[in-house]
This record gives sequence, structure tokens and C-alpha cells, in this order.
Amino acid sequence: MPRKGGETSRARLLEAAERLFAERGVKGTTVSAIVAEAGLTQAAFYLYFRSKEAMVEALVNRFGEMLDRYTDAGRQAEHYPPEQLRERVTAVFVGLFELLGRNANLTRVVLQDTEAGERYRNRIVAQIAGNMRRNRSLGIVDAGIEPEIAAEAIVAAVERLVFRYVMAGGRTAEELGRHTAHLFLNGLLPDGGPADGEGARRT
Amino acid sequence: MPRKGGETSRARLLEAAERLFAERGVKGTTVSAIVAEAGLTQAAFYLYFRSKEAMVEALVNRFGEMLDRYTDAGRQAEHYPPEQLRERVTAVFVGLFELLGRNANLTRVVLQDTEAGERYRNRIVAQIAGNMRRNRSLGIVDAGIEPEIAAEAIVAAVERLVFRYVMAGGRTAEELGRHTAHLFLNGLLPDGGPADGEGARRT
Amino acid sequence: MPRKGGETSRARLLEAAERLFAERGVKGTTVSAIVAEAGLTQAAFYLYFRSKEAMVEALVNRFGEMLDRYTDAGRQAEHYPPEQLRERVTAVFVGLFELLGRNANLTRVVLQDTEAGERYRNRIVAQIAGNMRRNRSLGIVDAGIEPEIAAEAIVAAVERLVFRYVMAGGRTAEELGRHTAHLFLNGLLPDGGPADGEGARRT
Amino acid sequence: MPRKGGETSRARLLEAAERLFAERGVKGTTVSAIVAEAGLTQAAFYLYFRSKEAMVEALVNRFGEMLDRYTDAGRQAEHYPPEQLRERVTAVFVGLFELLGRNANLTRVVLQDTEAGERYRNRIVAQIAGNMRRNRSLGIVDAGIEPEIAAEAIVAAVERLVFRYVMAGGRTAEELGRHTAHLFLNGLLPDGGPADGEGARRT
DNA sequence: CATGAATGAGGTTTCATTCAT
DNA sequence: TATGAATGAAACCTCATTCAT
Repeated sequence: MPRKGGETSRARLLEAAERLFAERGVKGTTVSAIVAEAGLTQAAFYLYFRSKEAMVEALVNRFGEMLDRYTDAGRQAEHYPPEQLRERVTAVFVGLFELLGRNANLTRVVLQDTEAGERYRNRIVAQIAGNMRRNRSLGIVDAGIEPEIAAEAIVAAVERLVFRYVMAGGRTAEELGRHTAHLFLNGLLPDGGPADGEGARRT
Repeated sequence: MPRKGGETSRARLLEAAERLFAERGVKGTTVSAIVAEAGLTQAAFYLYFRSKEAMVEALVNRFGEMLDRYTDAGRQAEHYPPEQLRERVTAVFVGLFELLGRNANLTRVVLQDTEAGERYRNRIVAQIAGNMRRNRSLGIVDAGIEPEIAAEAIVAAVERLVFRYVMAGGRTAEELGRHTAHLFLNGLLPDGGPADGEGARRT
Repeated sequence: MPRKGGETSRARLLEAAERLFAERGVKGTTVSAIVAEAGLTQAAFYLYFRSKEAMVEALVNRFGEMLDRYTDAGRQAEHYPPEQLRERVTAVFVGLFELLGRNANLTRVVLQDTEAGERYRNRIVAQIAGNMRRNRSLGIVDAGIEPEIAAEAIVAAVERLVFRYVMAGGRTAEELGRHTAHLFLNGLLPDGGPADGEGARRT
Repeated sequence: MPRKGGETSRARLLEAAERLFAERGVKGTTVSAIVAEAGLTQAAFYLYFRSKEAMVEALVNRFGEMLDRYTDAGRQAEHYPPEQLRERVTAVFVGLFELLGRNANLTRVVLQDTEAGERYRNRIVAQIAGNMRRNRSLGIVDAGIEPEIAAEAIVAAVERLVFRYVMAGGRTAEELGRHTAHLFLNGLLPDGGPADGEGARRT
């Protein structure tokens, strides 16, 4: 295990990179900007990372681990009585906003600016779509829903809301989670509202 | 080497840039890659654009005009009887998917990779949120909906679906429009379905 | 002999170049700037000049011819009675300021920005120094004067005064000629003035 | 490849640039030529100067400081008895030729090839002209002298003689100083010499 | 006579990376 | 562990010049 300075420097570099990558993009951030932010020299960078690319990889891995921890934690509660569905979904959204919000820069970098991000996103989408498909066949999800499309929409929305509201501040994960859950579970229209003629509800 | 004429070359450059920018990002695309794709030399690039930056601006403007034309066209049908709401919204989504899908690369570049893109997105979100707020006070939109959040979610979802399905092929604008409309209007849950206990519908 | 447009265009190009070269230097002036100033296209430039360098040569020649005409004109009056020396020298200076002032841009370009200019200057200096040396041996010029140095000083002064006063306006050739003649003939000190003790006049 | 150390490299670059700028002009000298002369790579240049322009600025400043040191040093001996005028002026000229001659390249570059040079020259001219005007009102300088013109002539002559003789070798600062002083103090004509008829001395 | 379109060569500048200390 | 100094490669951009029309 390296001495004090070591871990500290590496961590500082990652932190600085995260911030800058999120702000200016990976391509738009120079190694020299990162080390300046971290209070080190360019050469020091290469003590901790084989290359700029390798550093991006490190961030990607960090993101992956974060996600795995979350997924593992959620695994146990896979099955729950239908009457708790709404609360359950809300809780999942809130948790996600908390998690991603706490790592908003990292999330943005990985998801929007790396090849690996595409893969992560697809994995998440696939998992959600799978769940949804299962729930659809159980009648829990509306038959008119196309899981792939809905999953993609949900992920995109969450991603965006994290950047927009958690990162920039202004909304709590709680708020965002509740409203997002409501939106995706019920849609915009009120129950049996004025625009909702009989039978018209099927697309 | 073809000497077709100015407008043609300029157009070829824009086309090539659009493709490459969308693929590798603006920063990740070199002028030399653009001209290679367009079958020209680097110097020719600067015959048509003051700088790489100026070319991005040209793309941004092109996107803006596209959007304006769409917005103007939609202006006339602002008010419609409630019973047509569903069809009307569906049509808007379909139209949007058609429009953005036809310009998927341009949309991606501008919206995801330029400062101006942020502004456009915010403008669109604001407009949608405004509509939604109005409709909410009319009882057309559920009282539990937070317009800013919902609008942000919708825009993010559309953006993403365009890249995922229209650009890559696999889904028609029609399909996407219908499903997206359904998702956002009704939500995932079925009407009065099993998970939808009495009174539980309110968040 | 080319038609109307022809000579006109060539002349316009030279004129424009003269102005721009004087302002920004030869290296600092692009062909494109020249043709823009002349209201032509780049290709047109090469109808009249083999290259930018060739155009500079043309300007150098034009300067040379100008100078030759002046020298030839002055040739006949080489010998003149001593009592007219002062007036004669003044007249030469005035004439020179008139000539160079009328072609101030050209003079500046050639003398300060071309290899050939160095040669011209050296030729002029040599001629003046020669005259001076002859006059010195005749007792017309002070024995303490070093012709090369004095000639170099005179040429430099004239050159500079042309740029400073004739080109920018503010002094007439007449004024400049009179004052320059006076300065170089008598020097700064007054005749037998206060600072001029007996015998002290020799260096 | 030597890795001597930063200050050395920076100095070598400035030295090389001074030489080349004086020879070929600023515009005519490429960064690549400078670094070649200094035995470095292009990238190294930008370790020490923000741009080529910034390097020119550095040279201009260096010239300015040189001049200031000289001016400050001369300040103390502002007033001196008239009978020492000649020696005093000679000493000033000699000192100037020494100073500028020791920095001939720098002087040439700054004075002939930069905007700032114009300003410096004007400042020097103005100062000399001011002195002269004062001395003229004291009767020390001939009433027929026009200070601006004379000052301009003196500066131009000195500048030129530095390039011609100090830079290229061939004359010492001492020689040049003495002859220049003599020329500008007494003029070309001998005292009461043959060409100096009665009353003709006034222009 | 003149132009619109293009280009090859080369300029300035930036960047990720290396290495001796 | 850290740095100061350097570099090769490549980025963006400019310029003099050419040629088909």
C-alpha cells in the first residue's frame, strides 16, 4: 500500500478529471488541465495512469462497481406483493436518483462520453425491459406498452433529470423519484379525466 | 478530382461533418477527417467555413431553422376538442420522430455536443412545460404532474429514441410516436389494473 | 497591347499592392488582400504577374526607373559656382522630398522591405559620399567629415522624413528640403554661437 | 539532445529569434527556424512563449528596459556648462552607439518591425526635440533649426549607422559617435569656408 | 480578360507522453 | 513520489498558386 501522498494524488486526479470531463467532455479536457486542477505536474499523471484513456477506463470501472453494488442490493427484494408496486417503484426511482445524483459527474461522463457507457446503458435498459415484459405478461404492466421503448425512455429521462436537477441542484432525489414514478406509472392524464372517453384508452 | 461547384462542396462538407460529428463527437472529429469523407482537401474546407467552430455554428443554425419550421407549422392547430387529445398528441409525437429522425445526426450533434444545443433543449422543454401547465389547470393533465420534470423527461426520451431507433433503423416514426404517446399519456399501468388499488392512484 | 481593362487592372493591382505593402510589409500582405483591394480575383493576379515575388520586382523596377529619371535630370547641373552651393543643395533636397514624397509608399516598400532596396540605398549613399569626398578635397566640405558616414546619415534622414511627414502629411517637400539642407550644411549650432568657443570647432 | 535547463533554453530561443528576426523580419521567420537555430523542437517553443507574438513582445520589453536603463543613467548629467557641450554631445552619441550596437539585432527588430517600435521611436524623437527646443531658446541651438525635423533626422541616422557599421562591424562606436556629433553639430560646411558667403548662412 | 473552385505546402499551435533527476 | 524539461505527432489554419470554364 502506497504512502499518504500516493493514494491522495491518485484520488485527487480522478476527482479533478471527473469534474472536468463532465464539464468539457473527455476529448475537451487535457491532461494538463486535470493535473492543474489536482495541483500536480503532468509527469505525475503517468505515475498513476498509463494513459488518459486508462484513466477513463478507471472511471468507467468505478461507475460499473457503483452500479453493481446497487443492483446487488436490490436483488433480494425482487418479488413483492402487487399492492406495494407503486411504493416499490417509487423507492427504486428515489434510490436511483440518490445514487446517480451522488455521482452525477461520473454518471454523465461514463454514460454520455464513453463507448462503455453505451454498453452500460444497454444493459440497464435490457434489464428494465426484461422486468417489464415479465410484469406485462402478469398483467401488472399494460399490454399496450412496448418494453424496449418504455425502458429506453425511462433510462433517458432519469439520466437527464440527474444532470438537470440533482447535479445543478434544485430538486431532491425524493421529489424527482416520486414524480418520475408517478409520470411513468400513470401517465399525464388524470384517471377517467375529461379527455379519456370510453374505450379511447387503447391506442 | 471533381470540381463540381461550390454549393455542392459546401453541402458535401456539411453532410460529412454531420455524420462524423454524430459518430465521434465534434471534438473527436478532425477537419482532415471531414474533408477526406467529402473528397476534398483541407484548404477547401476553409473556402466554405471560417473555422471548424463556424461550421458547427452553421449546423446549429440549420437545426434551429428546422425546428422553427416545425414549430410554425404546428402553431395553427393549437386548440382542439378534448376528445381528440390522444390522437392529437400521438400525431405530434409521430411528427417529431419523423422530423428528428430525418435529421437524426444533426439532432444528435446539436443537442448533445453544443452549447447552443442546451439552449434549444431548454427552450423546447419550457414550451412543453408551459403547455402542460395550462392543460393541467384545465384538468386535462393530471394535477399530480410536475410540468418541468415531465417535459424534461419527454424531451430526453424522444431524443434518445431517435438515436436508438430511427437513426439505427428498426422502428418507424409511426411506431415510436404511438408508443411514446401512449406511455406518457397513460403510463405503464393498465386501467384499473391489479396494481391500481382504490385511492392508491394519487402520489 | 491589351485592351482597356487590362492595363487598368494591372495598374490597380500595383497601386493596391504599393499601399498594402507599405502598410503591412510585403510578407504581411497576402495576394488575396491585394486583389480584394483592387476589386479582382486571385486568379486575375496571375494574369499580370508570374508570382507575388515578380510583382515586388515590378515595384522595384518602377522605383529604379523613377530614381534614374531623377539622377539623369540632375546630371547636367553637376558643376556650379560655390556661392550657389547652399541654394543648390537646398534645391536638391527639395526635389528629392518631392520625388520620394510623391512615391512615398513605393519608396518605403522598396527601401525597407526588399533586398534590392539595400542595393539602391547603397548606390545612392556611394554616390553622395563620392560627391562629398570630392567637395571635401576642394575645401567645400569640412575636412572633419567622414563622407560614408555623413552620406549614410543623410539618406537615412531623408528616408525617414519622407515617411514621417510627406506620407502622413503635415509638412511640404519645400519645408523639409529647406530644413534638412540647413541642418546638414550648418549643423545644429549657431554661427560662433555661445557654445562655440574659438578653436573648439574642430573635433 | 541537451536538456540544459529552462532558463538556458528560453535564452537560447530569444537569442536565435533576435538574430533571425533581424535578418529576415518577424513575419519572414518561422517558429520552426527559431527552434532549429536554438536546437530545440517546436513544442519546446511554446513551453517558454505563449505564441510567436508573445515572444516579439518579450523582445520589445527587453528593448524597452535597455532603453530605460540608459535614459535613467543619463538623467543625472542634465545640466552642464556650455563650453562642454560639444564633448557632452559626443559622449551621448558614443554611448548610444555603444548601447544600440551591443544590441543591434534587438534594436533593428524592435524599431523596424514592430508597432511598439514606432512608439519607442516617437518617444525618443520627442525627447530629443524637447531638449533641442529648450536649447534653441537658450541660444545654444541655432534659431533656424526645426526641432522635430532635426530630432527625426538624428534618430534615423543613428539607427541606420548602427545597422550599417556596428552590426556589420567596421566602425567603432567611438568613431561613429564622434563623427555623428560633428556632423549634426557643425554640419558639412567648414567654418567660414568658401561656400559660406556673407549672410547666405540663413535659410 | 476574368473567375470560381481547388490545391500542396507549410505555418502556428496543442496534446499526450517520456525521461533524467 | 514527484518534477522540470522535452518531444513526436497531429491538430487547425493560411497562403501562393493553378486550371477549367
